[in-house]
Amino acid sequence: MNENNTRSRLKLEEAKDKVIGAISETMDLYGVTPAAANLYATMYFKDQMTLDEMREELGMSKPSMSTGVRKLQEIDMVKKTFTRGSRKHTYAAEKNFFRSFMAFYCQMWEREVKMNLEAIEEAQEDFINVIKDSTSTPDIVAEAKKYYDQLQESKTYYYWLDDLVDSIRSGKIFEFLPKESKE
Amino acid sequence: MNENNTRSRLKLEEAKDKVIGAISETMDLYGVTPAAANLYATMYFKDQMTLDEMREELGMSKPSMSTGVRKLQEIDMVKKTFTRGSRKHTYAAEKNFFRSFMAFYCQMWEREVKMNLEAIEEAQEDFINVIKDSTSTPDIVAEAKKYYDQLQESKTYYYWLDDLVDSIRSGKIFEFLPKESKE
DNA sequence: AAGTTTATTAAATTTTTATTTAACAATTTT
DNA sequence: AAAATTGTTAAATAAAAATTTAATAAACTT
Repeated sequence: MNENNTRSRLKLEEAKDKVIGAISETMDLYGVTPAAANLYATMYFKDQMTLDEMREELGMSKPSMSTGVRKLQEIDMVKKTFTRGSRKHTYAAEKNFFRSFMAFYCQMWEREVKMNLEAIEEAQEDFINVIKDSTSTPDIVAEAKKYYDQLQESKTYYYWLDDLVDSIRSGKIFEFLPKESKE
Repeated sequence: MNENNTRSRLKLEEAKDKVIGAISETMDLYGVTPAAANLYATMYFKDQMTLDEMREELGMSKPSMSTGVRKLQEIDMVKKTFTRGSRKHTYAAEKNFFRSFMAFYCQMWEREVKMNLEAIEEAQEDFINVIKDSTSTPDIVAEAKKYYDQLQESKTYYYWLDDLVDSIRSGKIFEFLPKESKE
């Protein structure tokens, strides 16, 4: 490898690092640790990696890679791959951002809808009981009604969010917003 | 206030707390601190609050409320309100979740699109230079081409995300996904 | 303008979270 | 089956973040 090769190689690595840095930085917002974010961004430019390769590339410990990979698997941004002939596990980054988007947000929103709707349903029942309770004073009844209505109104949002998840999961959203439009 | 009032009042507060707990818990995922999440959820059941009322209600320090409120204002989930006759500042929670959703995700996605597209454009230029560089070895050129194409492919996603933001900001998305559909 | 109330900033502390080292368990090859 | 390699769990350490106390600045009232 001559001196010029080295220069080109350096330029190449530098270019990759720009993208790795940007992905890494924006992934912080996705609730993953800096190590996991960095790991994903690094894997984005590799076909597949073993835990040892990750450790070497990032200069971090193996358990850190292990937990990072697991977290990334949980949000479907990394998949385990099968490589015959090697006893080391191999992993590959999901490189299709549409799929990452889908997996991450659908999972997150479904959790939000489920948790909040459950709490809302329970609370609304409680409010009804307070309203029906003949010993409740008028001002308490009025308050209960107010909150009941406020929650009822909010349910519209959660139903909508649930519809959004469905349309993303089914791919229907791309009929409305095509993948190719601007250039 | 008699004993029965107290019972109804307790039921009422209990019901509110169920919702406050759920909102609070799911908001952790939105990158706000537990204190800020709790604060928002508490404010959700109030018309408006002063910093001192917040401190009293949550049993936390005033600077904690101050920073919490500011963080919530940044993501448009709390607005400052004007209350004549009071020298204390008053704040109100955004109770329309559609608006919160819009403000939060659009802001987040726009930042992601901007940062990553900038890095990608720069990196692609670098890859082109490596490809055009006559001193680059064939395998380095091949690598540069591969990465260039991978990034080009990913731009489709960022353009789409940008379109999604536009359709949310403009309200066009509600033509495709109406606010009222299920019951 | 001085005094009082309120909000914010700064520094310090506490708490939480991430990461590492070390031990263990599981798997595979010989 | 034994030895060796790999991956994961547990405990300990290190780093980061949230929260509080204390101090400062700003705004309003008298």
